[in-house]
Amino acid sequence: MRLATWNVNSIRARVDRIVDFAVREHIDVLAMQEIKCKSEQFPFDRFEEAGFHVEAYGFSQWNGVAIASREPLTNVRTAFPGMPGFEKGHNGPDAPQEARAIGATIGGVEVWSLYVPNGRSLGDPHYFYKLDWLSALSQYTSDSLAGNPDLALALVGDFNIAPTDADNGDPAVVPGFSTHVSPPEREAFAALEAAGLQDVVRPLIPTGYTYWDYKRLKFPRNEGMRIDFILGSHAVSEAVTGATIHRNERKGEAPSDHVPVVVDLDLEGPDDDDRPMIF
DNA sequence: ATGCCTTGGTCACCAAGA
Repeated sequence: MRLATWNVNSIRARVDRIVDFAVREHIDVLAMQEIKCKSEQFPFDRFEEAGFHVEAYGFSQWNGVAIASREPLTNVRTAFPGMPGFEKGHNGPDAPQEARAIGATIGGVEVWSLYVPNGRSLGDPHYFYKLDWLSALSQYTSDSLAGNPDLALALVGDFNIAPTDADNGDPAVVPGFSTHVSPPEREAFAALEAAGLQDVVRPLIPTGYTYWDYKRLKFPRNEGMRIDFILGSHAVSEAVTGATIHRNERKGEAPSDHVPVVVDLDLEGPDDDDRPMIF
């Protein structure tokens, strides 16, 4: 299985290049974030013509997530248990949930396309919402893996955290003043790893960014950030055979400000047992 | 430590992104 994640920054503004990429790169599962449309506005036809099933979840011009897959998606969910909401500057258990998570089981893998809240600024209600949201995600991860340690679980998407200083190449993002690099955010990312997940791209691609701001020639200057990740449980991480960060997708006409991150998985399954042994 | 881009909605600006 070739699994990809991409914050597309509006699916309708660039559906051509996204479908072209998925076909050209033989993507089996494409998790998308920031589709920026309602579910019913998603260009399903374009993906279906190219041989994909799609589940999309959005209800305004903000946020929105989707998964396109060559194989059918089962057990589709539009929030993980305990996922907090946010509304008009306050968070809490009473606030409505946003369209930031969609999960499905595909080829034996539980895949979640996640758009972690931005945080806006240190101390903003949105910042505490971000930390609460990540805490609930860690809890869901540890609960799931406690129930089934062999579960193939992949949390992929835009985590809006640069886990190390080397992941922040943007001088406008200043430790002590900016979100994405604060200790509590980095601790929230570490908590996901402590819950049983591994960044499966990092061992193969130790450095490099996945996002460059549109403003001020950030891409030509290579002042980007690594904030998009593929986190996998043990069953996923041991199946990884390759990874690519498609930096070229930041070039050309009307790019997203993020690029796709891709892993190849050689998963154990019933098909393997049925396959004849040939030497 | 921000104005700069880019998108979408609503009606010439504004919110939001990170």
